[in-house]
Amino acid sequence: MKEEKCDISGIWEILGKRWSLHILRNLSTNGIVRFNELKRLLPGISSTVLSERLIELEHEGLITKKIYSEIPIRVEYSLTMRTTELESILKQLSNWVDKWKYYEEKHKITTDSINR
Amino acid sequence: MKEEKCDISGIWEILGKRWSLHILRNLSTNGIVRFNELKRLLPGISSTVLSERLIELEHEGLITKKIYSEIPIRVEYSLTMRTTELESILKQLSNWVDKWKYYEEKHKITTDSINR
DNA sequence: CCGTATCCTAGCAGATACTG
DNA sequence: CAGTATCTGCTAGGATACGG
Repeated sequence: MKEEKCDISGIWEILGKRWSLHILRNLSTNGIVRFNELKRLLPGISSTVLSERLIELEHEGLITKKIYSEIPIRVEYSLTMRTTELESILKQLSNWVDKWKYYEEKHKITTDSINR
Repeated sequence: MKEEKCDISGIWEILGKRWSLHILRNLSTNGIVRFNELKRLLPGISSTVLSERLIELEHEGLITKKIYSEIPIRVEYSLTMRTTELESILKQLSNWVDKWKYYEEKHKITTDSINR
């Protein structure tokens, strides 16, 4: 267990970490998402790191974890109310990326290297 | 080597990398910045990685590199025109983080209650 | 001043096993 | 299902020193 993080004020550090942005973006897009669902949405992430990031994000108050004690158990993650503004920003970022990619497509000569 | 985009298309991959967001944010805030200046603005980053990121960002067309063959040499980095919209988004993100931190300060009474 | 080359540690994936 | 624990192996990244 490592609990030592003391430099930059949390958020920027977390946003800078791998997967964080993608997790938030997915939660923003899909609303309420379960653990394995999220894992499927993020190709390449491991359970370990996904778990870590979710804990960090929850600890910072960016996301909410809701546990349903059913069988099998169900856990749902979602953004908190305080991240409403962030959602809008992520949405804009997402749109910007799409637009950017669109121009890339048009201006790129042979982009077949990009698999799909 | 891995020039094929296995996962997400270009930009998202880069934005997800460590330091990228911070670099862009700083360029957005400060306009034209030199290498070592940027390094000073990003406590903890190494020359190696800063150099890598700058190359990636330039390659994707997000930033511009301008070299002045003086002695000593001078290199200036800045955002491109195409990132104007992104600037606005980064600005919002920055504001959001500041606001968030402000509330954190006020509400952070017993942070350690969660630690460990 | 602006980087790159080198070395070495931390982070992370992937597989597997186990718990609640 | 939703994790945690462990181990292997690889890659990202920090520190430093040197060359352009």
